[in-house]
Amino acid sequence: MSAQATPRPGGRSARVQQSVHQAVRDLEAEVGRDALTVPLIATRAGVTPSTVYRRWGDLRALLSDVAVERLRPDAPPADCGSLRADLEAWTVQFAEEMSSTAGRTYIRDTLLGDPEQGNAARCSDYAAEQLKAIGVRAAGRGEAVPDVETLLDVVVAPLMYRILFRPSALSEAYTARLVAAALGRSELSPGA
Amino acid sequence: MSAQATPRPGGRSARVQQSVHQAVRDLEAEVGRDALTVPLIATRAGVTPSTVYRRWGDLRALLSDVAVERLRPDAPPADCGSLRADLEAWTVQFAEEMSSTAGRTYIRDTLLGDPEQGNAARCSDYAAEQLKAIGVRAAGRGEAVPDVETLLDVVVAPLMYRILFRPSALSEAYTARLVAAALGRSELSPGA
DNA sequence: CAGCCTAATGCTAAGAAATTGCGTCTGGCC
DNA sequence: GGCCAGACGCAATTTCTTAGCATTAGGCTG
Repeated sequence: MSAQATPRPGGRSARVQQSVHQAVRDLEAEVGRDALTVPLIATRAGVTPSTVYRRWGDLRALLSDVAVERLRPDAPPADCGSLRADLEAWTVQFAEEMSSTAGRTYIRDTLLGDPEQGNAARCSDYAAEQLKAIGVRAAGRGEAVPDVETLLDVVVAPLMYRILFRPSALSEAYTARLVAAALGRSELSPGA
Repeated sequence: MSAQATPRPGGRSARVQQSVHQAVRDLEAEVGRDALTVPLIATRAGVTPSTVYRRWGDLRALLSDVAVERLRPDAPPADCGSLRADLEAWTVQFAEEMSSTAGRTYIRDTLLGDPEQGNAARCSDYAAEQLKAIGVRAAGRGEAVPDVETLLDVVVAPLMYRILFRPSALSEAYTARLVAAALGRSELSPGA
């Protein structure tokens, strides 16, 4: 249903998908997310509503696909010279992006309209890839590197939990504390 | 909008709310959650659809209210004789309930249709209250007790993150490992 | 390169749901 | 016992959703 592959990469299907996604992004900025409807998006994209319903099923699934695209990192994590500095920089940026109004909306849209959790898993994979890149770079410097699973448990999960369930419990110093906790027990690997 | 207090506890408003909530629960079991619509629920509850729209705004907000009620613990945490045993028992039960298909649906419904995050915060408060009760009991035994904030970060958050974003990454041994990690660093208190 | 064949899209209409305005009634409060 | 604010029922309008059918695009084979 969601995140479907494009069977014909260069064909009309791909153009329709791109056009519809772009229409969602445009209209999100123009009329606001809550005013989005399938007929509105379809008209803007130059397709008929039935096409959208057939391809995505419903509005939630379409928004989930668009949202997860927006959560994709657009650049590799910055190189600040050390594992700790890289992790702190990445965590601060991650927390800022995800806790913003737009970020929270994208996360919730991703989680919703996605019964198979495919988009949610992609969202987590993005973070894992970034952390993995930071780890590889630190290992190249000869530093001891915590497991990606550990970082997801100790840094990403608490951040996400607070963003989704306790929006008032986020502070600036908190992210640094999470990174410190992760580095302090880098030898522990809860694993899967 | 959601989780509104009942202005007239014994009056018609209270009866309508109870009736609508019950209709949601009944129909969820009968026709499935995805088949729920406001007119369907309203008819079953013996009210008109406009009443539901006025009280809850839309279907998502109504489902959010019902879902958070279902996530409320129905009993204090079991007393297994020690902090570690209590925590392990509670964590296992929590993980089982939340990772089930129904549990995940309730969580997602709670997060949705709730722009102010009030219901999501209540959901987190439920877990915090349970953990607090376990801690108070353990303190009564003279045991050293980890901070509730620490438990939320180290135990609850990783579980929730995996349930929502990485449903394949949950295992039985994992919950025990989380509890062990929490007890191993009970002196650390990341706090808020 | 020409023709076929699958699959995706456009179109239309019917059915269902969402939204709003207005009148009525309940129930708390003087 | 009467007043008043809030909540509800009713009904009409608008919008969304879904299904059937015709058409077209584009890949594929010969």
